[in-house]
Amino acid sequence: MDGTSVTRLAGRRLAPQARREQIIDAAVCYFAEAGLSGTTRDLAKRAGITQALLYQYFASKTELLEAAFERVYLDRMSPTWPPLLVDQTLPLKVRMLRFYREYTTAIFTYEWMRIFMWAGLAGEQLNRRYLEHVRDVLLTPLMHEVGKAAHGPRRPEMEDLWNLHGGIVYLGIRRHIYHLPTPDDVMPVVERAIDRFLTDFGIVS
Amino acid sequence: MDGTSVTRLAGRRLAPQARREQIIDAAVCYFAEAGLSGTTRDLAKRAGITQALLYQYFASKTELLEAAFERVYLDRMSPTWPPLLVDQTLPLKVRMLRFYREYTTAIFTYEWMRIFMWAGLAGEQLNRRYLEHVRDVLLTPLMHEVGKAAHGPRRPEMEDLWNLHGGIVYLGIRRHIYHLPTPDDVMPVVERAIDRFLTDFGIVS
DNA sequence: ATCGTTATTAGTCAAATGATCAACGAGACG
DNA sequence: CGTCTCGTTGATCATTTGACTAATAACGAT
Repeated sequence: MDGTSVTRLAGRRLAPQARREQIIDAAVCYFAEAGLSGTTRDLAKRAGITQALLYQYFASKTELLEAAFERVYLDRMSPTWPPLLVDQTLPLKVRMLRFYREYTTAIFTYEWMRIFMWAGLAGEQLNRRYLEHVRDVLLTPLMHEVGKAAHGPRRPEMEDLWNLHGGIVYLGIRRHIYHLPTPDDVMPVVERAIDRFLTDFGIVS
Repeated sequence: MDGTSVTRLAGRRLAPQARREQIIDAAVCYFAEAGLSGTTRDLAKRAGITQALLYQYFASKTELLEAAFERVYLDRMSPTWPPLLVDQTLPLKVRMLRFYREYTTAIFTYEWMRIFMWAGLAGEQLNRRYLEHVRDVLLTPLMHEVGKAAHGPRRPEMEDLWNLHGGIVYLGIRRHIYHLPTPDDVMPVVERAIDRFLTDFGIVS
């Protein structure tokens, strides 16, 4: 159960910055499992430190949670994705495949999936902002790209993009939240979903 | 905020069965919002009764939660769906459209969506069993129906069905968990998703 | 090795929370 | 109107939980 790193870091006197990092790591792991209403005592126990020490580094549980959020959310949205999606030198399907490979790799983790869902249920505004960002910076440009490449009268609407996106994200939900078996490699499923999507708008792959 | 029925039922002496029903209703509503770690005191306050009264009808908070689960899960899975999906007298698209209209009507509620997700995160086995039921009784037969109707070499796999299903369910997640705007009527989106799905397997609609 | 700094801990407090119980009072019945 | 039944309540207990503080001890500097 205890990671070796935890065992090594526990008890020992540590440089403040290192200790702070260790606490945040443990918090991410713990709150992902127990939810945002998890207790500071259980978190401390898992981190191999005393509960009081948490308050040496964070003024309140809320502040600790925010640090955990930042750790989980940060760098999970690559700045290379928007330019990739509109890169006219690559076929649209290749762009989408490459994007969703990186995207699922980034977010299909136990920690991200569960903390994101806990936070969503708790009404955290961070989630809304994150998804609005996904919509504005990723899905909307992608919709325009699909529209440009489309042969025939039909043009994709925003909801069609959400449908594609949701079908893919649901894989992570099944795996990390419902603990149901899912393919080890999601890309074949994702590729077929993208194929269906593009084919339907008259885009040959 | 307070429903009139709550106001009328509060305080007054009530028949045990009626009171029990009222408590379960309030519990479903409350736990959907606050999560399974919501407090009995807040629940009692919302129900307009005292916290002690809860324990007149339920031996423990766990028992109360189970009653709320039962209320939410029960009758949300219609026995007419399995026969509908294999009804050879109807075109496959009509069956799927009719099924997903009823299915989304049944589960796209604030209470169901959120309690289901809270329970999933909390590790409740009920969710796994529910989704395994969905897989075995709805999606697997549907996969065979699509396979039978498919023209061309490609046959749908289980993951293709999950992808379709997930894309649709994600609408409810966006609406009730992330509180993002969604279409009032989901059926147009659902129909386009089903069209994409069937078209890709060579099934004309 | 000794000292001084400070990371760390044991102990504690107040509020919150699940659970219990004696006492109250609304409603049915004669 | 009087009385009995039982649904309901206020008070209370034991435990949990976020937060605080004084005492301890680990590590670097000399």
